[in-house]
Amino acid sequence: MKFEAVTIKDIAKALGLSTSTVSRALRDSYEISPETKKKVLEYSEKINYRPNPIALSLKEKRSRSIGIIVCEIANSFFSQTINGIESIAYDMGYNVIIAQSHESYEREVLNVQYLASRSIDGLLVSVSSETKDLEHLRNLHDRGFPIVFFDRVVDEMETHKVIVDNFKGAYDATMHLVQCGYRHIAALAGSEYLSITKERLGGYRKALEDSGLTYNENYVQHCLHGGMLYDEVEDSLTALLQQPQKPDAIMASADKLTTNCLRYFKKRKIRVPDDVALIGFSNLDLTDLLSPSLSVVRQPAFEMGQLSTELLIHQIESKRPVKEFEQRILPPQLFIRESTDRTLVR
Amino acid sequence: MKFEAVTIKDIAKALGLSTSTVSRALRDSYEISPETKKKVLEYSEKINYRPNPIALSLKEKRSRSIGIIVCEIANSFFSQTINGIESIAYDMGYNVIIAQSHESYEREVLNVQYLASRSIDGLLVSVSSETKDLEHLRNLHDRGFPIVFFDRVVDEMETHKVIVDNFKGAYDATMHLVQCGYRHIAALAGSEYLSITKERLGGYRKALEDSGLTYNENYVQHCLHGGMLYDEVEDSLTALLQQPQKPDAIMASADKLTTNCLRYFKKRKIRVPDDVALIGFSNLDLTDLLSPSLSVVRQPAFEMGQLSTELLIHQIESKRPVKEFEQRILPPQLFIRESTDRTLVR
DNA sequence: TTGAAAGCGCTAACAT
DNA sequence: ATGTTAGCGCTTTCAA
Repeated sequence: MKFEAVTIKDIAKALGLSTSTVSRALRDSYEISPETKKKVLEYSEKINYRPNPIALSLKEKRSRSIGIIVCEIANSFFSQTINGIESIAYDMGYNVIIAQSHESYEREVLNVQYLASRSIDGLLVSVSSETKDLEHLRNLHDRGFPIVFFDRVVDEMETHKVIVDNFKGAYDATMHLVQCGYRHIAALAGSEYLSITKERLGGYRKALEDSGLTYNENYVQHCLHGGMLYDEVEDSLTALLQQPQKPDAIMASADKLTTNCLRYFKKRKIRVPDDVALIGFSNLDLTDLLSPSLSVVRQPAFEMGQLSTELLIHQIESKRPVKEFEQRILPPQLFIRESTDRTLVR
Repeated sequence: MKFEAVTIKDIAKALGLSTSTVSRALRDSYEISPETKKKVLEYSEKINYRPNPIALSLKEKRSRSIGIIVCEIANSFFSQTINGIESIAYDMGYNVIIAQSHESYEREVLNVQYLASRSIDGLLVSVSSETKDLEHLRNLHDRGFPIVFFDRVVDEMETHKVIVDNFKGAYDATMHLVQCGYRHIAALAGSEYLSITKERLGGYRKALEDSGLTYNENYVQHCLHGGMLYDEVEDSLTALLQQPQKPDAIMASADKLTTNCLRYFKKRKIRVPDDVALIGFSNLDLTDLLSPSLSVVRQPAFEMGQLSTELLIHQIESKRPVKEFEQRILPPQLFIRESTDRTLVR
């Protein structure tokens, strides 16, 4: 069952005018007489005429929609980012089409192809954990297709990028642990391929060095799926806790890593922070209600979404090829709670 | 900067054929000779030709995209539902365009109009807390536009609907409280306008009656924004706790209501379940990590999304007007944890 | 087996 | 001030 909408032709026929006159009247062209305009406007109001955006798209060779690719929308950071993206996109008259990679490289490639073939005008991307090869994106980018990376960016491509200061976030978190007296600080990190992982581990390492603590490779564990699967977190933590010198604190570098850590500790009846302290990157707005409440590094997700979208739409609407790309770095925020600070525990 | 794609015309020119021959060759028409087909296929493969979906849409008068309107994607129930929706939609070759009402009637109306004017083929709707007037939807529906309601449905419109058995969910939750020995059970509910609110309160009331407890109007509080605003939850709980006979248990009927309840209790140092027990509807996958861990009624969100989408696309693709509408009711699931069961508390 | 032409809804250059 | 026409990319009669 198709849904037949009113067209400009219907209006023209009804009023005994040509379609171009109607078209011009609707766009308030100076060439059209006030009376005709009035007639047209009133009639199209009456029959609730809406221009067909598909016809417009075909004509203008643009769809006024942008694509988003993220690993998972059921992740606070990304759902907040998407809120930011939508707030700007809708203001600027763009639709947003969301696709999820579920941390799979293959699904990311399929989604990119799918979206690109659905004539979107630009793409906002946060790559999957598995992504090493960037051909699927570079291909588009080389042909002048607007792409903006956010959060999980890639060095190999010259485009706009919006990230948080991951180095600082991890540095501050680790420093906080040091200041609380922890000396054997391990890191639970996401996929090695991701920019955010490298940056966060960089901050972690620097904080240790600045504190006169030795960086120990065995204290760093990676989870390819960023903690999405409980099992990978379990394996990593088990490995960490089997070290000759057990860690007394953990810095987890992603949302799901952090919460799955807590789940692991709870299962094993490992007390936090008494047996081991925990701080992690997280944008959950329930971290204060967890048991224990979680110390976290929080990213300005909404703002990141807004900023990325502004950059993208700006590029889409630019008259000539954009050659100068910006990298915007936003500040993370540290929240100290019970999971690292004994004095806060009830 | 526009992104110029390859068209059928380019192929035709390059191979010295007409566009119609190319078109037919690409769709493997029986009229085209094997050699021509081969040539066309190979060349279009080589230059990476993709048909322009906008041109197709204009021709076919359908866009192969569907719209979703929910209050908030940063809500576990809805993000899980959207996952279900997308999984089916993508399989069936449809794009999904998401819009959020943020529980505002006005934004819901604007979004419906926006989406409808963007030539989507159908709409999946879960109405906002504020929605009483349905003109914006009825208008479309009357003109034969496919709409499927899920979760928050409306009686006044004859369409496909997918819901959970809210009555049973609330009944079971309340019964569980009774069995745990609570006798003064209050209900914290969402907007009075919502179907889910009425159904859940119905189950609550019936459970009380079946247990020989009296239903007390003063034990029921409504939050217009479904707990999205902490303040409304605070006001409602304060009112409940000021009753002559303080409630000893609370049944919260929505995700944010439940977690904001917990936040309130935590702030006021009210012990759960010792001072007051708490059970609520929630699809968070962290309820086991909260303090105390939360007893919840969980909805099969993913399945609801899948089912709604199947019904919608089925209606979209149906050759003749659909007159028979289905109402699918899925079972909720009860999870008992510390917030209602003292024996589970460590 | 292939090509020419019309049409989907709309706009804009080109008449009148 | 209004109408005619062509064209955006594609499919599909109709002709050859």
